[in-house]
Amino acid sequence: MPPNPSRQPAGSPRPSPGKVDIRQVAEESGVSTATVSRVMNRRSLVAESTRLRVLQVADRLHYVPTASARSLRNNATMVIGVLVPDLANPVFVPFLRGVQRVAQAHGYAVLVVDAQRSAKVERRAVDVLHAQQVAALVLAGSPRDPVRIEQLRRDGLLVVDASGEIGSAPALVPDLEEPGIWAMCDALAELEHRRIGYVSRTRAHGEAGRRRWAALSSRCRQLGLSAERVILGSSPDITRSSRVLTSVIERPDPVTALVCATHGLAPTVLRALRAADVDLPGDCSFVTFGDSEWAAAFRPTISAVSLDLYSAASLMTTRVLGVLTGSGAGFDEQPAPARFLPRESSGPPPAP
Amino acid sequence: MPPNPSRQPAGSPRPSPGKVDIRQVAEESGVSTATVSRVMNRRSLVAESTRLRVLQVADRLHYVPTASARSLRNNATMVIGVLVPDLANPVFVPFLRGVQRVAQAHGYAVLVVDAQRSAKVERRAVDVLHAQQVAALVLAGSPRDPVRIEQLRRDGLLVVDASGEIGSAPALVPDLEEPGIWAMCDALAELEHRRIGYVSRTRAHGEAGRRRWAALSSRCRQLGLSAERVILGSSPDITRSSRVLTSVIERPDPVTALVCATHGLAPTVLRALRAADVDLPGDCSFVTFGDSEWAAAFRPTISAVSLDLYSAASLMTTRVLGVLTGSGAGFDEQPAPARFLPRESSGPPPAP
DNA sequence: CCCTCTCCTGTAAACGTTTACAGTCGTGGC
DNA sequence: GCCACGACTGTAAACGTTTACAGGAGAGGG
Repeated sequence: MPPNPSRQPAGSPRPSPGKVDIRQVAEESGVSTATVSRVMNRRSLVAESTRLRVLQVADRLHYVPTASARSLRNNATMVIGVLVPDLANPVFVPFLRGVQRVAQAHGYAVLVVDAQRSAKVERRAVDVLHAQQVAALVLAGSPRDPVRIEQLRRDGLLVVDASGEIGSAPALVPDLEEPGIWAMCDALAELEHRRIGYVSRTRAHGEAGRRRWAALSSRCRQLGLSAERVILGSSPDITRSSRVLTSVIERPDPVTALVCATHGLAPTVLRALRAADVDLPGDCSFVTFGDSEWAAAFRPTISAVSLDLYSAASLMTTRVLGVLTGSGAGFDEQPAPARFLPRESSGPPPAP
Repeated sequence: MPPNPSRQPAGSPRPSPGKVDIRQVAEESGVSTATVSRVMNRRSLVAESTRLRVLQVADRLHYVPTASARSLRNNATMVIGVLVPDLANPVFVPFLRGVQRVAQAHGYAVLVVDAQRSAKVERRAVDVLHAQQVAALVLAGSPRDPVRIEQLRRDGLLVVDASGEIGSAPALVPDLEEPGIWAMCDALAELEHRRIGYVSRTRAHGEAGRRRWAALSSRCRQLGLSAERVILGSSPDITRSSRVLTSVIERPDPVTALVCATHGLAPTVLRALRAADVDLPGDCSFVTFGDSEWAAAFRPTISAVSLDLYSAASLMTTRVLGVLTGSGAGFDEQPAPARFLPRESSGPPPAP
């Protein structure tokens, strides 16, 4: 069975025995299909008595209008697509949840596709979205292949970007994150750290990651701190990571605070530090992007720059739906910016 | 804007300027729409020269067949639905990912709906799934309202349950979980624990949860251990949880090992234990369902019953697609059963 | 009694595909 | 030279909705 993306729906034409269509409802309630349609869409006038009768019949037969027929006729679906760069990353859970909740509340369904960190997979995923004619596309992170998406945007697809806005308005997520980053840098400066290390697996990063590092390093510069990148490499080998980390911590002019670029990376770094017998925060402070119950339960408790992606996603989706339905945005409360949560893992640097 | 689920698609009829349809492709390449369709579906014979010409034109125009028209004609969509009981629970991430990967590889799109732990929301979500005419429905957990879903199943919808199989074949996830549970009980018995506590927020639980407790308690009985439930309550208050936990740990005939019913609950329990100054595993052993990087990074490292939901979901989806496409299952490797990962947090009980 | 106006309803044509059926056009066997 | 046959392609009818348009029925005013 070749995994061919543009195959047609049914292999075998499944019977779908129970499917009831608008005609049956019409017949059963002694009206025309037009009237039934009118009832279902509350759009134009229908006599109250007919309305009730039709509704009753529809309900009895479990009639649900077929989305594909509707979409075909109206050329617009009630589906919004979400493109997630990597579903394995739990960061996207609150995000997805946010999109879900507001979409669902407005009667929209959510089509989730996973790019699996691969440009190729992403392209195919985007094709699926295109074929499904999603009403709008929400990007949960920076796309690997922006060209393809730009194309759709030009073709009239409504796209909202996690780092940019709809169209070319100012960035959302990175802007939200900046206050948290500043607060963290300020706190570290206050504690008299001089060199801080920004730990990530690889040097590459999406647009959001790039801006994160930019915000961090520029704030550090302002404060007279030096910031450097610490690249762990993609090997899962803990001792290798340990070596990388100790090398920056134990050199003559050492890094005294480590900032972990993503929440998912934090446990790995913590294990590596433990393996190297680094005491937190005695030997080195530690901060991570993203918060979680585990970070709060850890010993020592882990300081974090926490961003509420749930409400960011809700906002993005609300905006998209606002455009879609023509109704002005609807919910314009700005989601809270990121905050710095100082906990036990960040403290004064070790005495030299 | 009333959040009405059965509203029709477009508020304002968006232009969708770039949309190219099969007729344009047909015209541009000097054939009929039928031929274009044949080319796109690789179904019946087309002269190689025409095929190439059409493909080239289609590609140049970025033609992608409209899913709704296809679905309407074939009455079958290329979409499979996933009903998640609660997206806030990260347990569903690997699950979703598994469904995604398999579905995507077969050209299917995935529609995710979240029941938000509410029967009402679930019903509306299921209606959406119904309207969207999903080709199959994958349940990521036990539904709150099985009746509604049974109805769809009877109406011909292909449904696969996380705890049951397609139709009424034997259970999948609980069966996978049992070996891990047994191993854990055995290990605790080996260490000479006599009473173990099964910690959850509430007494209620889905079918999978019920079977989890059943497996645990029956195994304990066989081994001569006593197992009891420890209900934390839904209050997020840590000190309250501490009190509940200490009361079972410090009484005359104490529980000496705590098993945490879900992975998401673990950090809370760990905090509560720490707040009560309970030493792990000195004063009490601790095991949780579900594994994560954080559990492995924790100090002490946390023992876990680990189930690979990713492959369970992959399998479920493969089976569903097997039925859908008529082709025999395709991938029949049984996913690995759950394993017990003993780590530092489980050790011998304290001397009486 | 006729006309107009309002309110409600029906008729029928789209929407973009797929596919059964009916060609058309060579080609090769007789 | 005819026929049959195969390979390829076109015609047109569906799929389940929505909606512009037109019509009918009653009410009220003249």
